[in-house]
Amino acid sequence: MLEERRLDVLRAIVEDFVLSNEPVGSKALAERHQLGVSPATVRNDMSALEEEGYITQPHTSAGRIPTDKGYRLFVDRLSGVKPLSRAERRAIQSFLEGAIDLDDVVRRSVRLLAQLTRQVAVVQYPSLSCSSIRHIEIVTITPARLLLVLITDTGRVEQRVAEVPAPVDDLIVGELRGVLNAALNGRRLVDAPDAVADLSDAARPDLRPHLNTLIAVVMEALVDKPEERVALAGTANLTLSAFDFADTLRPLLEALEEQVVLLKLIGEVRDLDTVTVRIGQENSMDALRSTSVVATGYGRGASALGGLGVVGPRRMDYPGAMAAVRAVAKYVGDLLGAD
Amino acid sequence: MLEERRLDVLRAIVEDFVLSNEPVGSKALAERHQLGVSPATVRNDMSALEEEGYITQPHTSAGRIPTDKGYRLFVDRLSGVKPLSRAERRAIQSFLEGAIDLDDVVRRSVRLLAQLTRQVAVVQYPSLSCSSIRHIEIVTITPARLLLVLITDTGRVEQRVAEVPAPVDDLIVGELRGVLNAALNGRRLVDAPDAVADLSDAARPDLRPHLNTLIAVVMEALVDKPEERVALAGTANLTLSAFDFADTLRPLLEALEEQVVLLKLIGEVRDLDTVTVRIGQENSMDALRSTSVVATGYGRGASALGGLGVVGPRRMDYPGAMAAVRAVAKYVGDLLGAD
DNA sequence: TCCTGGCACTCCATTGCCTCGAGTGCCAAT
DNA sequence: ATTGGCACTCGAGGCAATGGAGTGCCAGGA
Repeated sequence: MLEERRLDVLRAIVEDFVLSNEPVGSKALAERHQLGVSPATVRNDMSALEEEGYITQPHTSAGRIPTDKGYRLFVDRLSGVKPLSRAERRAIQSFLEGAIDLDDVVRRSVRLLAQLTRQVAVVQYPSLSCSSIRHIEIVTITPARLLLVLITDTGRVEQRVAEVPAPVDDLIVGELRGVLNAALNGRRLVDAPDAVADLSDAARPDLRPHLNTLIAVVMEALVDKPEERVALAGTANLTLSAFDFADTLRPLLEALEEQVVLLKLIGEVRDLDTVTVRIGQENSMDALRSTSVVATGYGRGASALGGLGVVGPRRMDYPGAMAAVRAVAKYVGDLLGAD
Repeated sequence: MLEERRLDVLRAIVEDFVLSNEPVGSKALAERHQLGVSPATVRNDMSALEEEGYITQPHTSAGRIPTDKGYRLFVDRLSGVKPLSRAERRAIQSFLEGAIDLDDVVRRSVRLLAQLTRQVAVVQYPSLSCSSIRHIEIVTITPARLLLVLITDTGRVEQRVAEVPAPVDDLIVGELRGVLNAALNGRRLVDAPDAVADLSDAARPDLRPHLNTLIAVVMEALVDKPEERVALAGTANLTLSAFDFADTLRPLLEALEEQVVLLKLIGEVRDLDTVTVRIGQENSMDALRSTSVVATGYGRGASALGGLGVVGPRRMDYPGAMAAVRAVAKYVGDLLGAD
């Protein structure tokens, strides 16, 4: 009873504050939400909530705003995942199904997500380590310089230049291509090192030096530098939430331009089937301590191909954001998994 | 004499204003720059300059600030291109020479340019239409679905899925690959349509339907959708110049996220050997009317491979920006042209 | 035991007012 | 043509007064 209503009050505070961006007072609360009690009672509850650290007042004689802890409780226990409107579902579908290749899928998704949530959206390209090799192509640039092109089943293409120890003709190139493809086609990238480990020993002696070079290049491309990438969109939305600009916006923009930062972020929250919410101080990176992150993984089957999510002010429509993130992840996962 | 000093005054105003971001008055001007005349004289000159529209005052009893026309005159006649410091040259070189592939070159350049100028930097990927085809690869996904991979001499890779009319085996795929490569390798992309026009007529009858499909896909990839791309960096720098945020920053950020807008912008100013400066109202797009653009083309030989530049407040260090843009364009041009 | 109305108190935001000073324009003198 | 002097303008910043939203607390009622 008592507990029950207090939580109602907290929920009401969060919802109002998210909409208005202004500290919410007891009177307005009692009026706008049908709590069935008087402002004075609400005040008592608020007092208790503040005691427990769920809300705070910017200064005496102002209304209350939720703390990180308050948002956390709200997300965990007080809100579901707001279902998307029919129009939104349609938008997702029509927006994504025109995509022509991987790049296009990612770019469309990230813009879509930014639009749906009105936040900054982040979409990670499918991890190389989760993909399989579909084909390896070798192109001769000069007799001693070969271009290695690696095509994965998610549509990513990686390329590296390899300098082979001695000039090779097209015949040799063809054989090298054959050997590599025989060993690697269909393999998961994580398994690639094992697959090529003793490849060179088993090969024809005259191919070995070249093969060794190529294998080294492949390894470097795959293991040493996984070349993960992310796409970003909706930075303009940061100006919406009337951040205290100079102090917050700049470091945030800087952080968002760092691929490394984004990759770390996504890497921490790319569980499939779970939409992770990080609120304010819960974030591990300083630059994001004044923001919230709603993210999840996408992909088919057991392991995530990649992650995606949104970054915005703590004062965020969590149910809406979670719904959008989940929906987009599902579509993207289907699209890239099926391909 | 008279004319001469007036221009000195204008130059001094621009330089001071760029540094301080505050309207500059006659007294400070006469003191800081050795004009050898009294503030009163400077006032007369300023009055004349204002009459002619080169400077203006935000309100009575404030100092003067340059107008677009004033900046224009400054750029055209009053300033050279500030030479880069030794450290800056070194930075460019060491920053760019570690690049491993095209993507990396572009991403490094754009960040470099943003860092050097402390503005928003834009770098266009080499235009497909200016590149040549180095190799075409066909990979079987299923017997009736082929993946076409197109590799250009600038290192760009384009891919498309093609559905052929009937299942094909590896032998056929090999022949198709041979025919396409024979016809297209080494061709400029703009010449590709001519090169493949009657290709199918000359081919073996059983290959024709497949070939037709593939050619259609190639054409679509190259002509119909040139798939131009740009990279962006340094948006955080926008917060430096103390724009009046809410009104200016948001539409600007939105515009900068639009590939289309950026492509249009770069397309207009990608002359080789000329650093183009667009000041405020001179820009053709509304969102950029309150900014200045300094840009140029890069590439080797006659025609530009692409363009790059910076976007910033009108109150910009033009000589510095022009120098940085020119230098980076040169390096990028060499890197991509030589490859 | 819990809820409610009343009341005194706090403190921010707004407004109006004032002063200060940087900067201008003009004019007479050199 | 240049200069020094002078009156004028107008925004920025400081200060006090006001209003109002919101709180905390308490005594009375279900």
